[in-house]
Amino acid sequence: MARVTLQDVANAAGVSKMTASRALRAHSDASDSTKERVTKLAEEMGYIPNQMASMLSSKSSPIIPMIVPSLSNIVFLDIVENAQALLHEAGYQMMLMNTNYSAEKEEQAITSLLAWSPAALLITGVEHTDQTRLLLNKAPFPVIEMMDITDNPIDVSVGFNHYEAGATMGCYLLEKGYQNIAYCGYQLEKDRRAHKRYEGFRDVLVAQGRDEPVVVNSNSDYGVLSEQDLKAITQHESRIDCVYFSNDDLAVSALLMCQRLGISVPETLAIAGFNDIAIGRQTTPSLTTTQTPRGKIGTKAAESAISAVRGEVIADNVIDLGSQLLPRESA
Amino acid sequence: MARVTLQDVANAAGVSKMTASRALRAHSDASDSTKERVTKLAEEMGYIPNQMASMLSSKSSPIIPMIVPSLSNIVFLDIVENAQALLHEAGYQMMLMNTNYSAEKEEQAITSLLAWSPAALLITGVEHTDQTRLLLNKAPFPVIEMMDITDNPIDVSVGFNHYEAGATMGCYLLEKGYQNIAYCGYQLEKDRRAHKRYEGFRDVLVAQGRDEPVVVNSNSDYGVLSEQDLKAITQHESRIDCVYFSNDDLAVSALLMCQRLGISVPETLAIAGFNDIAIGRQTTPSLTTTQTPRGKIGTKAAESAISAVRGEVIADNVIDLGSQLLPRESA
DNA sequence: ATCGATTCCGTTACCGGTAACAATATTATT
DNA sequence: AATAATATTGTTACCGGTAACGGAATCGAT
Repeated sequence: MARVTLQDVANAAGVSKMTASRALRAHSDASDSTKERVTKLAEEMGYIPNQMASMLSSKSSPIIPMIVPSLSNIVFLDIVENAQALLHEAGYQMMLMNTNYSAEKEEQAITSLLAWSPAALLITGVEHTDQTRLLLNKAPFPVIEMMDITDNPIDVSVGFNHYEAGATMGCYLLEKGYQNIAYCGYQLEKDRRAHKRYEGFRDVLVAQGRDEPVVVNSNSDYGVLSEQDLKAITQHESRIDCVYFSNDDLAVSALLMCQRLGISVPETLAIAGFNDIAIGRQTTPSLTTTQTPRGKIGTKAAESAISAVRGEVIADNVIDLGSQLLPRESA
Repeated sequence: MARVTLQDVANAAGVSKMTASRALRAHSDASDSTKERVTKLAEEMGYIPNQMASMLSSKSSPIIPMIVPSLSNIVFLDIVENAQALLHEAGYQMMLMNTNYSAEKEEQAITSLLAWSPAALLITGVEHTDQTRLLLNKAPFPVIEMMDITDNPIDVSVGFNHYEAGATMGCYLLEKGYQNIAYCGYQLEKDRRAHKRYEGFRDVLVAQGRDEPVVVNSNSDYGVLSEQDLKAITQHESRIDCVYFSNDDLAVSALLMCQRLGISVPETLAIAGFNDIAIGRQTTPSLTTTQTPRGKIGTKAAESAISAVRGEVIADNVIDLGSQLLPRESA
């Protein structure tokens, strides 16, 4: 039982293939009566258009891939979810690709992606290998860079300033009077944005005459601090009294571990995180962190992509959605 | 600057389009020398095959969509991540669709999906609308149902028995001596699997002569319990001394809220969850929960899909990966 | 009634690959 | 050397839609 094709529907309706095509796409030329008749018939016959044929012929596809560095991280989920909803509504189909924070995989993803003639591309971050940048610059579709911002986006970048976010937290923690603030993250060598936050943070400390902060790079699974990591902090010779974590998952994990080990937070060790995930609001003490506009990034990115595909002029190609320090109890 | 096509490469190599096609696909016929020459040229010329043309012509696509009911939930992430990795490695492209626990959206997703001639389909759950079931049964590709199991899968189901998981937890909590155990979930009317767990749980209680448990359906955002919800539990006339939550996010949220409100867990109120998310191991008290094989479900589902696509005979079309009660401190 | 503008529909050609079969080159066999 | 068998390449047709253009029908205005 071969699939019902457009020709079948056209035959049944007594019109040409082309007319049927126009009718189904609600094309302007095609009388209302024909539209109605063909549409009804198509439904009755169980006609399912063939995307491949359509794409091949029209030389355009409704595919918008999204490249994220991680899926373990709720942060990206929020972006995915919000972007997905909008894209789908506008008739686009998202294709999710995961790079695991590997530049090489990013390049691979983009290469394989080109075969799909995507309508646009949503990609995380603004730093790419030269080869990747080359590919993207000459790509025949709009490229939206998410999460971070840069003065020199490929097409559009939607995010916020990580250096600034790190610096703001640095100022806050200094102001609170902590003497020796460490930075702790996960895959810091790969996560460029976490590194930028570190830089902002560090520069503020150094500007105030402090030493460069101790950096602890957690090597456990994503989002879980190992006891070893915590020990590295609490037993550090420089007597650390505050830790700025590169994300809330780690921070919450640290907070809970301190609780269990009887280390009082923030008295003995103050803790600050980044992202403002839901659970951080519920811990005791609640988590001092930076709220990031990730849901909005997803939405804005999708909107930008859609309007760029439609050829609308992009007024602003650097969309800074800002971030906000949320002082709470843990620091 | 039009895209380089297969014909261009063929011309450059002095062979026919067909030979070039064969060479690039590492087809058995095509001499080694030709393969090498064509491949090299293709690379030099920046040839990118056109998926649409390829799919249209070969009447097959490397697309494997995955339908999940939610993306806010880490649980599905684990599945997505694991499945994604495997599928990608095998040369397939995952397309993620989110139904927000709506049967209607599921149906829509499937309909729109058919236009892509997918190679296989990974779908969450074993319950579908009649229309959906009809579509899937006559679909010309293998359908893998995930998370839950059923005696009567469309093609293959990979998951575990939720009724049993609920019952097991019920037994455990009874054994621990709790007198009045409530059930608390999120979107219980839509989440069939959470409901099945409830049924297993309830049946055990009732079989032991208890009343049907109090059910609290949280109406806050996913994963966060509202104070109202907790009040509904603690101030319930029937003096609830234990709550079985439909997932760990809620359970952890409840646990932290209790901590803040000075309600001692498990003495005053015992708490049990479901899924075994990382944070539940770190709270004090640590969370009693049920470990679910979600990563493995993703892997197995992908494996099943791949082998089914390859036409391999499926030995077992109901893959029960089980679940395991993890007694910890909170109950 | 005539004419131009509009509306609607059909014809033709193609998108860029691949399947199926035919043809040719190469090698092995007697 | 002749022939069969095998390896390699080419030819043709087609996948199922859509763009572009042209023609016929309808309509209002002069």
